[in-house]
Amino acid sequence: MSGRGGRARLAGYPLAMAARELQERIKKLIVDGRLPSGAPLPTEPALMAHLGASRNSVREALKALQAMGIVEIRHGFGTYVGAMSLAPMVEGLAFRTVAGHHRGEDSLLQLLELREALETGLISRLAGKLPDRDLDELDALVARMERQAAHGGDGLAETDRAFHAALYRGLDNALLGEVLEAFWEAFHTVRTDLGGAPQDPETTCGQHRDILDAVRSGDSLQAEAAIREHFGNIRSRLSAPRPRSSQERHREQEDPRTPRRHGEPGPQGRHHERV
Amino acid sequence: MSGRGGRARLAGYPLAMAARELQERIKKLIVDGRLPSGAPLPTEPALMAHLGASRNSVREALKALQAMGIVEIRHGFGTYVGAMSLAPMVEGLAFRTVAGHHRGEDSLLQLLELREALETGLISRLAGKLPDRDLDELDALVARMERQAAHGGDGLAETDRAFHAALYRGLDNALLGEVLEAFWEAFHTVRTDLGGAPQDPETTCGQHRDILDAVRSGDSLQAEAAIREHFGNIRSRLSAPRPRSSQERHREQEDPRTPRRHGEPGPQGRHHERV
DNA sequence: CTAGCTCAGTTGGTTAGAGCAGCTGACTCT
DNA sequence: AGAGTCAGCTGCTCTAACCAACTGAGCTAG
Repeated sequence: MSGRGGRARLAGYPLAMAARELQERIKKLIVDGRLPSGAPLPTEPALMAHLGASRNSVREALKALQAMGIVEIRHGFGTYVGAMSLAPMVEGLAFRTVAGHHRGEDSLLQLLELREALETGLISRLAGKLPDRDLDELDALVARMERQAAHGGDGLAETDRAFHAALYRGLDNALLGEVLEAFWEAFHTVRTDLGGAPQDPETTCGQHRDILDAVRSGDSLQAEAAIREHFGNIRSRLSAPRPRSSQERHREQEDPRTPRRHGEPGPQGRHHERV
Repeated sequence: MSGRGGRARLAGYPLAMAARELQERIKKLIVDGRLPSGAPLPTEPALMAHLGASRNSVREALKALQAMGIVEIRHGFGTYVGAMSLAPMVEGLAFRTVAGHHRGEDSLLQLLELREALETGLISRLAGKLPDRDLDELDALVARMERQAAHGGDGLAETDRAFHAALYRGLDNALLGEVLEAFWEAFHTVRTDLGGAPQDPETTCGQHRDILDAVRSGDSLQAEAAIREHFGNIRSRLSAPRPRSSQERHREQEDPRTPRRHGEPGPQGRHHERV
């Protein structure tokens, strides 16, 4: 008589306490309490009592919230309000892009175009409006980049990211900066995972300097052109080493929106199950 | 002697089988199998056998993947590769914005600025390049919008969203379209949740028509101006009913990165726990 | 013979209790 | 006083049962 699965509850709650609802209630806890990032959440037993759900359900809800970055869990320490960074978005985007790429889509190129659209749209409103302090920082970053390029290219990617991050800091919009960095990171992650050809360090350095010069001079058209040139460079290196022809996409479809049930494997069905 | 917690495993696997690793392995299953959206995944028992983990752990991993949109779970039916839509991003972004707003940040305004930056950056490359078919569709949408505005405004938001979606369809980049829609939805969700003043239907319709006219005429500068005007309108309605001054942000910090442990409540600690 | 219903069997959802593992702070021994 | 130990929190994993949603085969009524 161990796990009997009965429902001794506080009465008054619907018995079908969907997991979805648990998530919402925990989120409500955070919003209503105006809890800032890092604030402690109730322990699992406390949440069980408060939400009237079992340990397992509470944990599944927390796991989902953790995956969304809303909650942070530390083993042996406690549960806390998450940093709400866009890291989960990066992960989701990266996976989506990798999966799409492996299925023959040009998902990585689309991601690059997304970045290009955003940055070209933003650079014009920066031209000539950056304080000297930021310009000096960008100068230093380009210098470091050139130094790293000469010495084998170690840490070049990190400097590249720092450059783009510093560039758009002047917009005074934290969300904007985070989204840009998220897209950068997703792109970078996927490209390295896929073993794509890295950029030519020298060319890249030059383009970064061009961007900086244009922004400093205040010529917004030239700045936009410089950004576009930079992305064009990356794009060319991206589309070059692609073996599969672009016509061979969209295979293995077979009415994907009405999937068959388990136990009735389709053409490609359940061939993992046993492995 | 019911739950003994022993570890009868296939031997060869590390015993510390972190939940994180389970997620990675399931993701690998999808990528390596080149499974398209909607393809069936192994059942929970099958995953238990394949991954050598308990039902509970498998389910927690699946829950996390579900939260990221990588996996779709249907009660009584099976588990499938998710649509990889950006819906989870919408949810995360919306929550982040709501939470920020309740803490006194201008997060909603930042979200609006993000949309504005993206759309202004994109509209110029659309001007004069949309096929007649798309222009006709946009015409129809504006007409419907005007009709809805006259009849109380039911369904106006949906038409608004359709307009923006149709506008950027010509870019031939599915990701871009989805991101734009995701931002639109996050913004709309938060604004309605927060009970912000809705826009004036008449003005909004006029602005949409201005945008369409500018795009049709091919005048990219005018198109950009029209978009900016549109967002300016929304922005003004947003910042109007805000009681708190913008200087009073960044309170209640108190070193949020080294949170105290449970049982030692800080200034605002664990006041949910008992409720 | 067909339309509809019922029921067995599949799938995921939830609960329960026990033991495992990481971390901290107080207590104890040197 | 300093260092090691241990009790006690915390979250993590496992097992085992039952609950609920859904499908499809088979039966029944028309």
